[in-house]
This record gives sequence, C-alpha cells and structure tokens, in this order.
Amino acid sequence: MNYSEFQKVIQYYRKSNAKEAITENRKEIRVKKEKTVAKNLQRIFEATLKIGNKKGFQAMSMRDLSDETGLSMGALYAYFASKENLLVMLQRNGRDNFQKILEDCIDEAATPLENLHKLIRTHVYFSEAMQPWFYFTYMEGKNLKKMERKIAVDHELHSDNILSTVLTKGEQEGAFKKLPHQLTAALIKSLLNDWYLKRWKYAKMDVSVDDFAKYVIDFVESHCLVKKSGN
Amino acid sequence: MNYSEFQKVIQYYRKSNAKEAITENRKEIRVKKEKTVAKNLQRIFEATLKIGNKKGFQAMSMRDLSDETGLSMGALYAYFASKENLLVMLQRNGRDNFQKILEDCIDEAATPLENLHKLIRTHVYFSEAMQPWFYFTYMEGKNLKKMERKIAVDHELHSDNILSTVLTKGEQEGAFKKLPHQLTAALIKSLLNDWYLKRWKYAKMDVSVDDFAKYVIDFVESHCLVKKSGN
DNA sequence: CAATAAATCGAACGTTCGTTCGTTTTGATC
DNA sequence: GATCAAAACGAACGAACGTTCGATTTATTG
Repeated sequence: MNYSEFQKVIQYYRKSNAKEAITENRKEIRVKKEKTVAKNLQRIFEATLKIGNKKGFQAMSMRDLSDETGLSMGALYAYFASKENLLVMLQRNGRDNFQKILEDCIDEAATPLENLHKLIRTHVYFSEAMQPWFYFTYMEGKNLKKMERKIAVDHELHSDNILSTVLTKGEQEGAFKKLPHQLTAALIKSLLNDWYLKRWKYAKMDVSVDDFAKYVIDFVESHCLVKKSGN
Repeated sequence: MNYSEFQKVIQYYRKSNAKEAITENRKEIRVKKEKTVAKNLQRIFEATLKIGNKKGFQAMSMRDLSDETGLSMGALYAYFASKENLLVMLQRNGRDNFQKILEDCIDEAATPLENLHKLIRTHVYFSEAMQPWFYFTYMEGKNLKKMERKIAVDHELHSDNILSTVLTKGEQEGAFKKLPHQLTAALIKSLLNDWYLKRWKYAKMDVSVDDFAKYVIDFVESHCLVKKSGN
C-alpha cells in the first residue's frame, strides 16, 4: 500500500466526516435540516482548524470564525453551545474517526510484522490526509477541561496499546525481540507524530509521505526484528 | 554519565539563568538595580512557565501573572515592554542556554559513537532539568511573530545538524551505516522531544530519565550502527 | 532624619472578547 | 402570492483583556 492507494480507501471516512458529531450533539444544535447542519458544521470545522492552527484556538475570536465561514455570529451559535463546546465537538469527531480507522487495521489473519507495517502506514497516511486536525488536536489538547482531557489521554493510551499488543504477539511468535513493548510503542508513536507536527521540516528535506513511512518502518524493524542469523 | 551527575554539571547554567535575558533587553527594563532585576525576572519567568503550561500563554492574563508573582500590574511592566516581548525574552533566554550546552557537547577528540551518546544523554537530561521551558517553547512556538519564529526554526535546524554531522562523521569512519542522516537526525529529535512532551506517559510506565536515555540510545544504535559480523 | 531616587502599586482607559436576542431574510407549503 | 416556520443576521451587553500613569511605599544617600 502507498499513499495514493490509501486516499481512495478513506473517501468513505471523509464524506461521513461530521455525521457523528451531529448525532452526538443533536440536542445542542438548533438547526433542524440535517443537510444544512452537515454542510455548515463541516465549514465551521474547517475554518476552526485553519484559524486555530495559525494563531491558536484561544486566540481565534468568534469574529474571525464568522469572517472565515461567512456565517454571522448569531448563525454560528445555532451550531454549537459555546466556543468550548465547539472545541470538544471538533476533537471528539476526529478522535472517533481515527480510532475506527486504527481498529479496522488490526488483522488477526496477518502476521505481526505485516500488521505492524499496516499500523505504521495507516497512521502516517491518515495523519497526512487529516493533518490540520492532528496538529490542532495535539496542540490544543491541554486546553480541554479535566473530563474531556481524560478521554483524550485514554484514546492515546489505547492506540499505544494497539501497537504494543502487536509487538507482544510478534515476540511470542519469535519474530520480534523481547523488549519493553509499551515503551517501544510510545517511541514509535513519537516518530509517527513527527510527520504532522514537523511537516515543514520534511517538506524542506523533500521527504515524501511514502518515503517517511518506509523509513520509519526500517527504523523500527532495525530495533524490534529478530535477525535471522546466516541461514 | 547519568542524570544525577549531570545535575551537578549544570548548576552553573541554572544560576546564570536570566543573566543573558537581562543584558539583551537592558534598555527595555526600567528597573535599575541588577540584583532586583535578576530576582524578579526569574520569578516572572517561572510564573509564566507555570501558568502558560497549564492554560497556554495566550490565555494567561497579566492579572494571573500578577497573582502568581506577587508583583502588581505596574511593577510587571517595569520588566518587559509588552506581553509579546515577555514571550520573546523567555524563549530566547532558554534557547541560548540550550544552544550553548549542545555546542559544549561536541567533542572532536571523542569517537562519533561516544559523541552520539553524549548528545542524546545531554538532550534528555537538559530537557528533564528544564522541562517547563521545553514544553512551553514547543507549544508556544507558533505564536511568535514571523521574524522570531524564523530564529526558532533556525535553532531547531542547527541542532538537527549537530546530530547529522556526527552521524556523517561516523559513516566516514565506518562506524555508522550509510543512511539519510538529516532524516535520521530529525527522527532522533522526535524521540528526544517525547521525553518532555509526554512526560506523564513515561511517569505512568515508571520509566526513569536514565532508563529513557538508555533505551533511545539502544533504539538509535540498532538502526545506525554497523554490526560487526561475528568477529 | 531629611531628601532624593527607585520600585511598586492599583484604579482607570479604551479595546476586544464570548454570547444573546429582537429583527429580517429565506424557503417550503397550500 | 399569502402564510408560517426555519435560518441567518448583527447591534448590543457585560466581562475581561493589555496597558498606562499619577500616587504611594521602600531604599539609599548625605
């Protein structure tokens, strides 16, 4: 799999982008027609990511958002209860998509090594496709209120666990070395995160998303793989 | 070297913490007595890091800072020209310290492998000692104005170059593999950054700063080192 | 202990913020 | 095209913001 193949696969996720955010927050949204909500909420999310990634969510004013979306202040508040609530909706929506993608990635039939490859590639490719959301969520995570931040942390630990589970399974099958897999998983994650956190750097180096995924795989394999001694 | 040894080494840097920030901004600081400036600026820096890392620099009000430092609003403005200027001073001061530490780390006499070890350990240990500043600077970097952000980016690329230079030197001496060293350096940096960005995770895993440094070194060596075939 | 300088204080200023709500526009129904 | 609900509008509100500055306290000097 490479990135252009991946893009086709995820068309489905892109289209249903705000759907879950709607059903989950239906009571707080004052607009009735589903189609109108979907269109405008999508517009609001994109504008928030655009402005938020430039100057930070706190520094984004509702007037900024009004200008960017073309909706009036009053209209905006028909789609969310407060600025804080907008932040929560936006983060939740993306997290749910990401979690679903990652879990679809676990393939019991595949070997642990194949599964590790697929997890790495999917992470890199999905964060490439949704870069604004990933960057935004990483940077604004600490601005969430206690309860919502706990959920965010749980999601992060869950995705760490998906990785470490594969590593453990690989160790049992003799493909991977015996290592502290939880720690390894955390370090792999930090490599993967760098793709959307330091995108400018990789652009400058002329490293493509496919190059990056391949190199991270090599890097991780060097460390985890049991080398077959001259067979 | 381990962390407790490192702590002794950097006592010097800790004490001269705000000294450079003072000389560089002397004209903007209205307070005359050097000793008063040093004491209060240090207090202001620490308070800014504390509040800023909790709620973000933008969301920190001057009233918050006044409460935390015990200085009045008017007194605060005797030490910096504006909120924006405080951000710049704080970032510059830390960057200068970090750069100095890193450059003291380059040891022409040592082997590239020894030098790599020293760079990794120093990075991890220094970011442990100055965690609030590192976290703050990573998160608030994008809020800098154009010119100041360019300086920050240049510093980041410079520290990448220090790493890749050592890797290249090691390759020439036959100790390290032939690899895209710039890319490798970027990935190593992302591992190192994770120590102060995701500190809560490593605390939860009960990984000490020494454990972490050792494991990163192992991870990097697995990838970069030329394996001596059964000698 | 005056006299002078240095440092601190905190009320006040003009903006800008998030949010509201009475009004206007749009779109569907008969 | 009249009627009515849905959606969008944008001026207005009080709160909170960064910043200033004349008054006050603290420290230094002769």
